[in-house]
Amino acid sequence: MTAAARAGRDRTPPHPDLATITLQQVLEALVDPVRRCIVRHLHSTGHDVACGTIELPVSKSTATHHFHVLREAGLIRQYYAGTSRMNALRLEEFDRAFPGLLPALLAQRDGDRDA
Amino acid sequence: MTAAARAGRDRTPPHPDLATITLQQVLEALVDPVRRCIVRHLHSTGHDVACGTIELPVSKSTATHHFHVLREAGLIRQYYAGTSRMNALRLEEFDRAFPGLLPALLAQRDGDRDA
DNA sequence: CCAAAAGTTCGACCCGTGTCAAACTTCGAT
DNA sequence: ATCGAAGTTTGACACGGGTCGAACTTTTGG
Repeated sequence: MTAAARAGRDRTPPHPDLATITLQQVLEALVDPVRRCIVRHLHSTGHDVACGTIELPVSKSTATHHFHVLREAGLIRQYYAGTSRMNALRLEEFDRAFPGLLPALLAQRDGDRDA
Repeated sequence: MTAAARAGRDRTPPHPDLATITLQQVLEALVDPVRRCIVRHLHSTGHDVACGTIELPVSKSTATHHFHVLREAGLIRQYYAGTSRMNALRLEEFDRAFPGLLPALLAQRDGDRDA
């Protein structure tokens, strides 16, 4: 039993109910190229993945920020495995709330050069 | 005689080829609630519509800006009819370039309260 | 027990973009 | 020939959001 478990400490961050997510929130989350990169990576490698294993062109603190935004927008689920924070795409759940949106985006080729 | 008259009086603004539009550009265009409001309005009323006939919570100059962004993102076509600038959704064209994206967005209910 | 690994939190900064008012342009009607 | 309607253009401004470094926390490994 870990110290955290003994202390009742829950390191699992809160996850919003997808019914409470607005389209505005989703678009604000997905408009950032770095965050789309994360979503794409999670989608291509079918399995969950730790934050650090995705190479991003930003610092660690910025990456944390992006994961936070994605989680708040209902796009990913996060949980701890040791010191690593794992990330999973909430694919079916999300598609039930916003049908067709994620497929349409993922199908699109997405050169990360900005506008 | 004005320069425009000498040039043949073409007040029609330039429209980008949809093949040159990036996903980034599209998302940046659609992340703004006012611009989504315009797109929705154009979609619900099947026919073309003048800028002024869409009631928006912004000034005229800001509205001009929004229409400009939508046009540059390949979402609308604009042409003059007298003093009125008409707007048409480039629906089929756009859906060929970004299949399913616009349908997925339009199908979504979109309370314009922000995140 | 100590140190390294993996993220998070906390300011701070800065650039983009949405906003408006004012002046201007173009067209249609009178 | 003039006036009003409809947009555009041009600055200017403000706020948000992406960015970073530094300090901190928690867990694992030696």
